[in-house]
Amino acid sequence: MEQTLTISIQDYLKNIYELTENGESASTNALASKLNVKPASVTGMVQKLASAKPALVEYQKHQGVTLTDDGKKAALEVIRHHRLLEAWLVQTLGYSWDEVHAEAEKLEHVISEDFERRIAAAMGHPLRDPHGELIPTADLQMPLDDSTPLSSLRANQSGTVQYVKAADAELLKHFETLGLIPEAELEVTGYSPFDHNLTIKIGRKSIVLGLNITSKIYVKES
Amino acid sequence: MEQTLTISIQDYLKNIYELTENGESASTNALASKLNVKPASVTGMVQKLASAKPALVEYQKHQGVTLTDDGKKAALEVIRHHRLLEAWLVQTLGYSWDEVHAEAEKLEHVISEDFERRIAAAMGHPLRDPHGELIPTADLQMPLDDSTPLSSLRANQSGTVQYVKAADAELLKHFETLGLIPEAELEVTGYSPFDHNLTIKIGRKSIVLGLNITSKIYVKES
DNA sequence: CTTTAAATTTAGCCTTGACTAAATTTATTT
DNA sequence: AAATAAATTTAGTCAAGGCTAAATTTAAAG
Ligand SMILES: [Mn+2]
Ligand SMILES: [Mn+2]
Ligand SMILES: [Mn+2]
Ligand SMILES: [Mn+2]
Repeated sequence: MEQTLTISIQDYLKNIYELTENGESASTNALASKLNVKPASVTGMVQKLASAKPALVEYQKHQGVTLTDDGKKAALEVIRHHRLLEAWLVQTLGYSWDEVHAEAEKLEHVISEDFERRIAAAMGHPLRDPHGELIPTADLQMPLDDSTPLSSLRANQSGTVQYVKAADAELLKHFETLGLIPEAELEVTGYSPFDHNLTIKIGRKSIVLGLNITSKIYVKES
Repeated sequence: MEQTLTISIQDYLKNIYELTENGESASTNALASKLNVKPASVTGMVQKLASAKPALVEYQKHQGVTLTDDGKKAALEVIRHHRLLEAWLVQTLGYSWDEVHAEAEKLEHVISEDFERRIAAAMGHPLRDPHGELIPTADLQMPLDDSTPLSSLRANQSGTVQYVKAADAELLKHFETLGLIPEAELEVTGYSPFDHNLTIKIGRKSIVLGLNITSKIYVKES
């Protein structure tokens, strides 16, 4: 039942999961650019995943893909590996949060379930990875996310950073120098409707952030 | 220069290294059975490795293969990864020496050089893996091995176990129950020339071991 | 020196998962 | 509604790295 999926398939499923978290289906083009692969290749793979038994995705020509329950399970397994590994690399080998992603990206596909259990136990079953992202549980449920993008807050609203959604090392370093890390408290003091810039107060500083940033910072309003 | 070799190629090189440590060349059949692949597949791959630039193996039809300097470098890189990983898994995650091999076999191909450095440093640059096998140095030299197989000792010779050459979990567990682990001291008290059995005293026990075992235990005579 | 056996190589085929170029479908504009 | 643009799919290739079956080479025996 749990035959081992190829690394490519694992990556497709993980990326489909991420693109469909919002409820929409994942388009061929979006998947292609996320996977660094040509759209034609995506069509081919997606057709295969749809006709696999059991099917891993739901697919209608020109309508994009979504995950079946089996596909979602497989995706969450990879995501759990990835996030546990990130946490573990930071906690035991002193990686910084901008260095872990690439390493976890490769390890996620080859560790055993035993390895997964051991690092989870060694860290006391952490709930979040170094970026604050929720780690799927051992029985492959994604915990409820009670945060919203910072970009959805307006003047006088304040909150606590829950997680940052970014893999790029440079961007993560930038977030860090701004103090935009999990647990950070911030308050929105201004909003510019034309460019969607937000002015926020964080620590003793006041900074202006564009949508490119605010859409990647997830906060819990307080 | 250091293009990334495929996992298959890394495994071929590692296994060729192991088969040629004794100075002889590795035969197609031996390589095939070690890699769990058919002889025809080995021929194909070996031809490719020989005509790669730079060549990774030296190969003459029907004469078996040996590693070139480049091939040996690549093999030692994989072996260093493997053995450091085994040590790391035992020291930090509580794996037993019979569980580490399979995990290291997969991880060895995907960890970065940075990861390698970090675990080596975290362990204080260990010289041997959990089985006592020597770990190639960071600059990819294999340290000198001053041990001989237990099978080459005779009555009244004694020594200290340096390492055991085995990957099979059952065999390793058996070695452990016999006390045949690195650092163990033993003395040969008898030799049976017909079946090559050795009688050895280890701890307070006296046991008789067949060639299948004594050829896999490497000791330093004392 | 032949014959037989064992080892190795060759030839042809298969699966994965990419790619390019061409065809098609859907969406957007005029 | 027609034309253009954007997105997607189809068709045909390719490289890796396996496999089987057949051919060949080397080694062993009589
Ligand atoms: Mn990946
Ligand atoms: Mn993360
Ligand atoms: Mn391997
Ligand atoms: Mn070992």
